[in-house]
Amino acid sequence: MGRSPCCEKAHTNKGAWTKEEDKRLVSYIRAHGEGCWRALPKAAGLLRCGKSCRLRWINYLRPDLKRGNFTEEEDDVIIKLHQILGNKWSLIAGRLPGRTDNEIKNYWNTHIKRKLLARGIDPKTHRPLISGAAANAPSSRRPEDQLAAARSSCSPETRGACHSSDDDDSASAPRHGGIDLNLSISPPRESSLPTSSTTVVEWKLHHRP
DNA sequence: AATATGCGCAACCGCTCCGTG
DNA sequence: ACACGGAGCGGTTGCGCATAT
Repeated sequence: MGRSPCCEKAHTNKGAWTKEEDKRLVSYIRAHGEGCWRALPKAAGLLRCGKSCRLRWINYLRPDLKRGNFTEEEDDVIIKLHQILGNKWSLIAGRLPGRTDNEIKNYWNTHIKRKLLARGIDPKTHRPLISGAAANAPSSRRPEDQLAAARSSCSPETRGACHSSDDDDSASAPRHGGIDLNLSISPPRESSLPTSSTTVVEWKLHHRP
């Protein structure tokens, strides 16, 4: 029993999208706009499940996507937002125009996690790793490695992000270049969201468009 | 030059949320 | 008030490419 499948798996393609499929999806959405994803594949003549179409559009085909490497500034923003929001990738993405939740999630898992660990910061809690842990964990790497890692992520312009999250920098200047980091966020539901004891951030989440 | 290993990204899966009847 | 269906989200997987041996 259980839930009915979101689509007829027997008649749907899986795996990488072909150029032809991309073309069909894009031209359909251009003509009709985003709408009922469940019905879209059939209407667009695609042998895909609606979910798959939605994902492909949002993460890859949307015209307003930025693509390309993340800047130090964006790194910084992601780290700060993650400190406040946790793994709410879609909310974080909402603050970074042209970036998608999937992209940010991947970037976090592949780059930023490591970056924080190299700085001796626990990527989950954003607190300094306790000395013991810091001693064995990734940061037990040779000091010169740590230094290199830290340097690579701490350009003079972005030094703001290069100290422990316990420092109360977010309260003083919550702005990073063009990206407004002034998180006046009103919690979606009650106050279940973590308010860092050290970060004075009043937050208001603008719901996504 | 061939093979092994690691990394990054795109895509899938399953759960939760939310709107509607 | 409840049940149902669709959309959205976060976690995870798998493939292809790059680098190391």
